[in-house]
Amino acid sequence: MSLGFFIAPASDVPIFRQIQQQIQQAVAVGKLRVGEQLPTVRTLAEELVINPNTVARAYQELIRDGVLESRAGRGVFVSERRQVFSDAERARRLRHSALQLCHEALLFDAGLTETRRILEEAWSELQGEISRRETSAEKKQP
Amino acid sequence: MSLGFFIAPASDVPIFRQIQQQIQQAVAVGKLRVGEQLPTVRTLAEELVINPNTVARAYQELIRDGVLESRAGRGVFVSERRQVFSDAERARRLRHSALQLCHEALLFDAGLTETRRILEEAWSELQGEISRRETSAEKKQP
Amino acid sequence: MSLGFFIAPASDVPIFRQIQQQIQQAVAVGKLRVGEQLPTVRTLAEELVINPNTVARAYQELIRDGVLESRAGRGVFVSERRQVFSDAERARRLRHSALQLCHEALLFDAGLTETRRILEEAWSELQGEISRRETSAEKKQP
Amino acid sequence: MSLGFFIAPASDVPIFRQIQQQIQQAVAVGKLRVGEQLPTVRTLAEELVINPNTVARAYQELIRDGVLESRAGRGVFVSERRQVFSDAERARRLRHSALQLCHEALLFDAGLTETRRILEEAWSELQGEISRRETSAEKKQP
DNA sequence: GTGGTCTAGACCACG
DNA sequence: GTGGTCTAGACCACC
Repeated sequence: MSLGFFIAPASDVPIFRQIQQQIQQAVAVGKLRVGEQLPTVRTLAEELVINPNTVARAYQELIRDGVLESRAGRGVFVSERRQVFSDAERARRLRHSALQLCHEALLFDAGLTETRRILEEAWSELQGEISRRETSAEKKQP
Repeated sequence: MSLGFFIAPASDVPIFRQIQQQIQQAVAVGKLRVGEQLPTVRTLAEELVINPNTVARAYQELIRDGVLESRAGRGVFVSERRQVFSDAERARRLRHSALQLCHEALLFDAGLTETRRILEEAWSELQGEISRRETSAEKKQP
Repeated sequence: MSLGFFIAPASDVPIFRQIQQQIQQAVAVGKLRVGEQLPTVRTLAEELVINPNTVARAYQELIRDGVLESRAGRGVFVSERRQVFSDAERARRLRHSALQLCHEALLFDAGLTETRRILEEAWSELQGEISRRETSAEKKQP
Repeated sequence: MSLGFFIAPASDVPIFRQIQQQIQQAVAVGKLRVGEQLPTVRTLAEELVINPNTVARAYQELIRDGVLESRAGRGVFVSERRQVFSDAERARRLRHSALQLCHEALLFDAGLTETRRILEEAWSELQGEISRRETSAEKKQP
């Protein structure tokens, strides 16, 4: 099974950080277990159709943070010293993103109803994109 | 009275954009009113302990967006609200902000229902702030 | 091939705006096509013997206007044409340019009839340039 | 009779230069004769509702250029060494302004018909403004 | 006094 | 290699 990573090249968040965050999250919820090996830089780079340097950069940061560890000649693995976001941090960050959207809506004279609709459309769009990618990934390695 | 701007120099978000967002939000919720003068470039730069050019850049962008206007030799003011962007551009920008929220939600394993709830809470919070401000303004000039 | 940009350092018009206008005009008449890459900031700065920041500023403004787009780590390109501004803003800007012409006409004691004639001549000149370019493009890719 | 100067504070051209150009033009076409006295800085500033420094600056530049001369304690007068724009310069500058408008029109997908209409509207607007000012000036000193 | 422009040069982010 | 950000400091334009 694919790890289901996805990247949004047009996002404000740099690609390497998107990857970093998703790996960290996957470790936190147990989708990636302690000691488990990650895809090689080149494999993941090909899967996401991005520059290998970008993947390497994400791994590097996670190694520095103690989430991953590199075993010479064998690859990159989930380290014992993994860390997760606290619930408070999670709530804080989601609230912050929501407020950003609300401010933009205010600026553009959009009401709650319209804003909610736009959110739902963005959500569907994103879900569609993800499932499309998973399908094409399954075709490659069924 | 100070506008209570603050910056986080270590943030991923560039300083000039932090200022820009805070001003835009202050205008959106009515903390800054149409015609009101902003602190001078030099004053705000001193207050935030940053380079005047950085403040100037933030002002510059807001002037281009039609939020502020510069009056030669006198300073920078909140401009009359007018629609600068086309409907397509407006939709593009709102969609972009919504996608940011969706990405954050996906990262934290929040479903659409929870995300929608968070949006609504943020919305109420903002509306509360706005009406509180309007009420206090009516008391001043009834 | 060089794009033939040139600047007049002694002009009242700021350098970055001279560059901006020349690029915008090059795009308008088809001298620069959608998707085409612009000279790098450093290259153009060297060619014009000015500071790279000044070139960057010109690019920056055109990106904000939706004329150019920056692709991270790769360079700056002519972007797909899209309508960024509202009808009101579009009218505002056209009116502004028209007023500039009227002021100049008034200054030189030209009447409306003569001014209109001058406008029509300039228009023909530009159209000629555009169609000449289109013709030569068809020859390349018939 | 008023000299019929007018200024457009919203123009790209600085106010002091607008005044400077109009005086120079008035001298060129004989509306102001050699040896004739100009309004005092304060008078003209009041008439145009602008800062006296701005008028002084315009006079200063014209004195430097030899168009005007200052006679200590008596005022500012049209000098013998006046100069005018050549016909070629006049045509060049009008054509340049017209081209600017055409480029803007191209960018905004406006046709010749629409552009001509916008020019005519701007023209009427300007004429209206001028006659309005003359009327109010006559009221003050009939 | 105000903001606007430009330079020089450093450092960072991204691919 | 690309562009993006920030600083320091100069000079100018305007009121």
